[in-house]
Amino acid sequence: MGRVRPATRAGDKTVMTERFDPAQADLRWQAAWDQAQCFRADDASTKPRSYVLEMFPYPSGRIHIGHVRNYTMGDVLARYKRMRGHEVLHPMGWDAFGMPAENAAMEKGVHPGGWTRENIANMKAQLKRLGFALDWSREIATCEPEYYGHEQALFLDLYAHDLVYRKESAVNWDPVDMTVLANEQVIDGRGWRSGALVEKRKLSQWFLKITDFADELLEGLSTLDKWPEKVRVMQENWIGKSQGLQFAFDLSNGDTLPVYTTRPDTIFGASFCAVAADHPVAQAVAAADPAAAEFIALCKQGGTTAAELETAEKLGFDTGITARHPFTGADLPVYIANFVLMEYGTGAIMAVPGHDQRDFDFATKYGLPILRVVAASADDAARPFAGEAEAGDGICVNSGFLDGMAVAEAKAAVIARAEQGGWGEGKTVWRLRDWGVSRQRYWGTPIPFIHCEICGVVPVPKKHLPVTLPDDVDFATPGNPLDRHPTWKHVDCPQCGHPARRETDTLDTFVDSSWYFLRFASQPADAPFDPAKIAQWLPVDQYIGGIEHAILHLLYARFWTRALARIGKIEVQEPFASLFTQGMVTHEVYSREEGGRDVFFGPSEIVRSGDGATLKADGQPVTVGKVIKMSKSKKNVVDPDEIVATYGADAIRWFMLSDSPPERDLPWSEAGIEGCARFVQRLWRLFAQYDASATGEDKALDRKTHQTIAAVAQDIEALGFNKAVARIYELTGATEKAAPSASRSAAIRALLLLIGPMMPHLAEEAFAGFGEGLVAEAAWPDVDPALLVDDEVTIAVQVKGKLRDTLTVAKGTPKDDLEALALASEKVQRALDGAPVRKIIVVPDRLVNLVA
RNA sequence: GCGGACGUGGCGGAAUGGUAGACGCAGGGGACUUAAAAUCCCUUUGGGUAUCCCAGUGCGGGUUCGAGUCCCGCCGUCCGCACCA
Repeated sequence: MGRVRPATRAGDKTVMTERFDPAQADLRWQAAWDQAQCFRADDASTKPRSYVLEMFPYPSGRIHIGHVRNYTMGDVLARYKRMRGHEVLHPMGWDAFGMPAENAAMEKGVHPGGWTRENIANMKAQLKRLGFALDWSREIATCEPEYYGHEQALFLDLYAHDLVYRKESAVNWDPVDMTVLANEQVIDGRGWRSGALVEKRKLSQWFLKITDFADELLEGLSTLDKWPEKVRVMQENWIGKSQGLQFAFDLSNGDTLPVYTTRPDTIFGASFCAVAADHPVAQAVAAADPAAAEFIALCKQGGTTAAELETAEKLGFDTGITARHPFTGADLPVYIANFVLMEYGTGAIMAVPGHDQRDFDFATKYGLPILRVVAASADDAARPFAGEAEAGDGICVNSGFLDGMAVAEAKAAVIARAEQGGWGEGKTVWRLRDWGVSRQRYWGTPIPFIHCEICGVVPVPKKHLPVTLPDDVDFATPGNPLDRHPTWKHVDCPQCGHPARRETDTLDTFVDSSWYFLRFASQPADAPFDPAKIAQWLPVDQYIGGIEHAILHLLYARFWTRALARIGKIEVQEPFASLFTQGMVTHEVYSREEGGRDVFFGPSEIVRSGDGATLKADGQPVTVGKVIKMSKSKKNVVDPDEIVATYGADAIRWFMLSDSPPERDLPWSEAGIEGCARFVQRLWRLFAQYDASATGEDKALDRKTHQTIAAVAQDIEALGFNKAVARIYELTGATEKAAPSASRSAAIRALLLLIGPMMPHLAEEAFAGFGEGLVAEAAWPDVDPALLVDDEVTIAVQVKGKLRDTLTVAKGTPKDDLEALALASEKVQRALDGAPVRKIIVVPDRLVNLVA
């Protein structure tokens, strides 16, 4: 077998060393790809296009292992598509605005911009070190005016089309830090940083009219057949469409009480009304009755966590007011109830205890009537309730003119009556609220408006964009640095020229990530994008990211795309044709209780043995906890840089793809990464045996090779990387065992190309040794369909469904022959034990089942 | 409570209704070596009266010649949402 002489540079042959040295090879090939500009997407290309995108990272400073998994998957797909002759757009950028930069500024006295840009440089180097096939010429950082200036222009466009407005809205205000907090920054009612009690404050805030798109966004979900069902369901629930009847009760005190119900069909079963504690009716009653005021105060004390809500008892206060039933004329008592929410519907309900569990619980507690108005049939009308409400479908009973109607029919009938009578109307209610985008923060996109005492709120003229952030800001005192900047906000009104002041709110960073995938397709200096290029590249063919963005980011991006389409900027309606949400990387947690609290240790501080583990530092045991998502606070993290330094980029990439299905969690293990590194060397040894001049045919190996090529291609297209990996192991084993031949050399060459997208550095190094060009520019190996089918098959022989023997026969052996062969089997005869065969089932090329 | 996903060896997991446990990790045994590393080979679901047989894919039923896979009912784990009227 001819020994091939590998290369230091593409094309140059040198001697293949004993071991593959990732430390040198990784950098060499990364430089070679850069130099050849392999991964630049060509807008002018006539090839079929693929847009592969992973969710861009927040530049925290370090890549974590979750990024490595995410970007490796996208990279394999991008490299594979390129080998299949596609023009691939695979870009990368930075979601670079946000709070951590300001926190760093406050804690370390560094400027958010400097801190962010330094982090970007570090992380970019880390990504390069992993060998990702990215088009860096299209890199975006959202914190640069070249990006956010265009965002301001788009914001003004939406404003011009009435999709942006201002309104008073309650925010979480931290009185110590003098800042607005996001909901997740409020912990047990206190600011996460200051610990101060958070107040609800009314501030004038900017909103985007996402509710205008509620129906579109909901309907659009049905077109996203390449999205996970799970994500579609989550968005559907989030949008929360419900259809029902809104009508008003006449109250005994002369007022009216508007209520909303999705079950107008049960209106004859209403036995009381209930209002929220902060409902105007409740407030009015409380003003005159201290007992009511006390009850309202009690309601507000109640916790709001899921567990508390689940166990919370239904409590009510009888206001003494009654409501007149629109059909029966009955007087229904009006309660203040702790389970009614002011934020939903009208803050008041008609309660139908028989067919709503909450109402049932409440009625049981306060001895209110529980009426049956829906039953399985008319004969069932008097059946008592078995301790719980019946919310299901059925026929209306005890319901006057509705009797005998099905639920759906009755809903329509009641709405029709209400609309005819003018006392109510059919109404669709959405859970989705308009998107509040104001943040009282420095490190974000300035909202391009000016407040003028004469002209009111005036948009910044587009020719004055971008409105850039001032660099000289002070983080020593709490509050919004833009607001207290000495000069920045003072400008003249663009309309009347009088002194005015800039808007000092900045945009929610979710706005930045709502259109970055459009900017990747084209980056004109004078416009956010070129619509023609968007038409070329969008929608993204494969979007990959974490499930944590199932709702907010993915919904906002869908909204923003549809909004731009509605105002005529682009044509595409849905930005992401196919979505994949990858699982997390997990590791067990090591801890020890010290002084009443858990102290955590990282995997590198631990020696693992059998069931237990000890701390390297003192040799004493530590507690081995659950396998959970890697997180800094639990210290169960590994540093990708260290892994790359020890094992090379290809080993960590291979690990990310192996074993676990990509949508599931991947448990990190030291043994696993070592196994991957061993496999890299094992392939290297096999590649070294490549001999282009070998002769002789090995038909079985040829088949295996071609079957593997076809299967791996299918697996990659379906993102089934773990299966592709398993097949590659199989072909590796078969090739190693085979005797030298042309077939064996072909198998080795095919293997090299198959691992090209997964272990690109190893592939390049070996390919150069073969005297060929760059794998990055090579074609995926062809498949000979004739070799995909075996000419010999193994047939299972069952007796009464139990396996008794196997037969190796030529493919396509006729049914009768198979029967005869099966009956001739000694094992089969023994299993039959003389019993007569009643029936024979033959599945050609698969099995024979003898039924005795 | 509602919705969704999942449940297969010691572990991660394969398996168009047709030979369960491919492939990897870990374990056991062996070869090579003065020794180690590296590498290679064998072995590993459980139980038996062991060239063979029985049981076995969370539990209980069912459909089928045949079920990890389909249907019904449970149990458990994880995720999301939630007094949404």
